[in-house]
Amino acid sequence: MGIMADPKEKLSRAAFLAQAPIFADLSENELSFLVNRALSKRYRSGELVFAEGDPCSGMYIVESGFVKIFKTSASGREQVLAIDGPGHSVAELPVFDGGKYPASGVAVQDTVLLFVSKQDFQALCLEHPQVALKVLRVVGRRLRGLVAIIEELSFTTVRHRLASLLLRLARAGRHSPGGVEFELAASNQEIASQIGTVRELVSRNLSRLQAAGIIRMTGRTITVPEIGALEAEVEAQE
Amino acid sequence: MGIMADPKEKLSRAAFLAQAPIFADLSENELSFLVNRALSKRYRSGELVFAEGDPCSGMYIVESGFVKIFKTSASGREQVLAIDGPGHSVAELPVFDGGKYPASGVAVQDTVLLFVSKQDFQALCLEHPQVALKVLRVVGRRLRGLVAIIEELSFTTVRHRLASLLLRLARAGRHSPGGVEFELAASNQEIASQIGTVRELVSRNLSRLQAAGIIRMTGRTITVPEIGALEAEVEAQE
DNA sequence: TGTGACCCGTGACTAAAGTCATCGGATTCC
DNA sequence: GGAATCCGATGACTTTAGTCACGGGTCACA
Repeated sequence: MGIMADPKEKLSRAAFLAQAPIFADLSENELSFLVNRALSKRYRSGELVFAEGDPCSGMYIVESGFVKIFKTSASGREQVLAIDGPGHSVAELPVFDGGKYPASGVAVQDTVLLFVSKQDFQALCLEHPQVALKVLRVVGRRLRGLVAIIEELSFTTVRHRLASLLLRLARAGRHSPGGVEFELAASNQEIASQIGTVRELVSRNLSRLQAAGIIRMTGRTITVPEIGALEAEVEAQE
Repeated sequence: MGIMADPKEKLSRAAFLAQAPIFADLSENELSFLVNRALSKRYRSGELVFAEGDPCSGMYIVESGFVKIFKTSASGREQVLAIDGPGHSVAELPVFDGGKYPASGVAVQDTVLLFVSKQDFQALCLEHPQVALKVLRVVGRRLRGLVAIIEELSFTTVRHRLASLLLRLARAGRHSPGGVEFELAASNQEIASQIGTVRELVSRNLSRLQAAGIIRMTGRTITVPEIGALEAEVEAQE
């Protein structure tokens, strides 16, 4: 997806925006208002999009790729807050309360983002109140996500959180003779920062789950012979 | 604050709403639109306002008293997400995304809440886009609060979280010959659910902080001889 | 004045989380 | 073909968190 000719690019972008949850069912000219102002920006895998504490200049919409939102501790530990893919908006909130970014954002793959400035976005919301309601809906989901993280951190063990992550991955996995199967795309380090722990504990708990017969690992391929067993593991006192 | 005569009550309520962050600088008739539709409801201390999982019928604004928003685990542990006082809105978000309440709300003292139904509030936002932006600003603060909780849970120890809570209380405390002084209004149980642990650990860590000379306890009165020491304790690797 | 209902504090213990160090396999880059 | 690098696994250990059981204080109410 290189740099395309202008008119063609605009057309495809309008079509893209039209299906982003935050801009769904905007009219033609509302969309073109946006397209004319949005800046497309490419990021390489691992590149920082914004850093915690930066003043917030606008919001982003993921066109392709993924953005990981995370906090870093003084000792270097990371805690992932969200990973947003195509169609999702990123950093909608700091746009409105005028504060700094509360966390950092980094591209997880090669990623293309549309940037909408604070001013343009606020203007859009004022002119089209429907957009503001959409934003609120999207933000609602984000808030639920954060509450879910708090719940897991406060109430459950590393093992439980890992099982829960595996279950989510398994549900998106492929069926095979031995059961449901999927690749662990992320490193243990990465997984650790998603579930709020350190890489060693991810490794150990993967082994424990394997020893318990709940999963099987061959390299980075995980097989879940019986989803029911994994579900039970997750369900067990949470 | 009993049940007042209608006109007088409406007047004072309009004045009250006018200074709530979420409704600041609405016009006269926008306010009266609200006042005519808002329902005032009283809750005794400890009374449930809404429960996690309930379908969301509207939002609340705290007129007096406090509402605690919290999650409960299967094993009975609680995790406090927020405590909202006069002027604050409660449950703004589920109004927009149509989902259930993600957590429960309970009155912490005798409390008066104004209830605004989902329909009325959405209508207000559509007619007065400024209100929607205000809501977004308020929601932004809420999000920052949740992120801060995640950060503390993921990166810090019980001792640190307790020290951090004490520091916040101390800053609102009174000066006295022996240093800054304040009452621990909440029980250890209550404190535990605010910082994500159990009552025994609160008790033990209070003792530890006292042993370290950072605080002094006489009954439920805490004296901080030197705020600097408490700040240092909080600052120490977070 | 007894008797619950709470709440605090603590000792003794178990379990979970985290740290440190080490080994080995895989990949990449001269 | 090394050398460097990255990543995973794991043993040994320390620290922190959490559980259980109990004793003792306060308060309110019969």
